[in-house]
Amino acid sequence: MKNVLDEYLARDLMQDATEGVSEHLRDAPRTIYIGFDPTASSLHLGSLVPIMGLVHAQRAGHTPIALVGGGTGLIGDPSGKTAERQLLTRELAAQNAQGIRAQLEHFLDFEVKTNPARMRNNLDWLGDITLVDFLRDVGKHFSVNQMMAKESVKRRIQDEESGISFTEFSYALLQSYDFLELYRREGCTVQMGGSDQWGNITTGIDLVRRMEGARAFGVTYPLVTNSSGAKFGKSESGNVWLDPELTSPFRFYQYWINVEDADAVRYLKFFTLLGHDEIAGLAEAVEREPYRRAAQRALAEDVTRRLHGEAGLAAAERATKALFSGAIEGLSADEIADVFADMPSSELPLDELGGAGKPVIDLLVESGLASSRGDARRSIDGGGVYVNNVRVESVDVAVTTEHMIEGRFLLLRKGKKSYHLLALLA
RNA sequence: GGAGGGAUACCGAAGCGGUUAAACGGGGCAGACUGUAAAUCUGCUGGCCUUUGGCCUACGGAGGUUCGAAUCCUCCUCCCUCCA
Repeated sequence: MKNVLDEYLARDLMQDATEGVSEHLRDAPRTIYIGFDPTASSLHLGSLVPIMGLVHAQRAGHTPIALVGGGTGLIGDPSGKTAERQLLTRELAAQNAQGIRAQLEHFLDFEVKTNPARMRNNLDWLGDITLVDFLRDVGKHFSVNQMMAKESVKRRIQDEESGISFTEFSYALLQSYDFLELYRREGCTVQMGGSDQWGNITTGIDLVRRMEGARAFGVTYPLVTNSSGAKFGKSESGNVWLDPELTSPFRFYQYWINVEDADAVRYLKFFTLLGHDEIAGLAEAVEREPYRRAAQRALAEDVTRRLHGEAGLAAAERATKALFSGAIEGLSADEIADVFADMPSSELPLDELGGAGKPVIDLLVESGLASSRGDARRSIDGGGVYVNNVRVESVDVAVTTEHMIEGRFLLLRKGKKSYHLLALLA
């Protein structure tokens, strides 16, 4: 069978791996798990690397398990955190787990006969175990001395200010126990995760060995950053989420289209299933004719399609085309309504446009495109404000019903990318 | 416990009695260039207004001196360094 590790290596998706993983994964179909934290109702782009890790594993014939930390989410992982985490309620964690499952279904095949993806919630075992049993059976195998030596714990212990609670300190035990349970219940022998999970993963491997005398393995992915060192997955408007309610397909698509040249090829390897030749071709295209943005387009198209489907992709592309390459003048009000379904918008009572109309300044402030009237003035003075894609020349300009597209819409724009659609309320 | 140093706008950092809504750098926003990229250049970057001007709020907090204070004095809070 195809060795999934080779795929990871070719895509720069591997940071670290324990001894013998390569043989282990090459010799037979295995069961592999990755944990997802249900701290939010949706996963965001940061989770895309692990997700793709599972996707490649499944394609190589292994069985992927997505473990939602309904139980551990109640505790909070101290790895990479500088302060104590907010605890989730049971209900919230369960609800979030539900949302996450729906998103994973876009990437993993839960239906195939041979190696369907599985979804597990560690609340199923963590929820029932008693404290005494846990301390006796599991806790016994952990050395506090070793736990305190872990980087993530050490940092928090040295920080007099924040410190670390016993709850978070115990996190590694729970995650290790997850691995043990998955080994017992599902025959899972490999845990993967972000590079910050390395410590937790190796601890789990130890536990499986001690309690079951079995050999388990771990693989970690690199932390994705962009070329300017900033964290990946953040746009001007905050986190990019996988949930279309939180980040519309249009915004999602735009995030990828706007990726810097320097990152585009790396991201193609990380986040698409495009073949190596194809990616090499796109890399060359970036070199030769960067203005075509071929890599960015391929990236945006592939990722958006996988997550939001053909319809989502089509909508995103339509809106993109209308906004960036074309003139909205040619569009009918219906088309505009459709294209801008994703855009920030608000309603405007008809009578506000009576008489001399309504000053553009007011519209900018009310729509949130400007933070204050002074800000709105400055933007107009600087030539950065447009009504229906026509630059506003003076701060005195007022909008009347004359400006409305088919009497229904008004398109406000600030700069290149900030739009706001005003729908007229009769 | 003792001796000093500091706290300024989103961040860093000047200013040390008046022309200071506060130099400079970063960040942010916009414009030009371009490819919805990067780099570069330019403008803007407390609020409101009837905008070559006016008013209000603002240099850790509270008082005071002064015609006038971020700038001087007193007390308080918090940070840092050194000595015990």
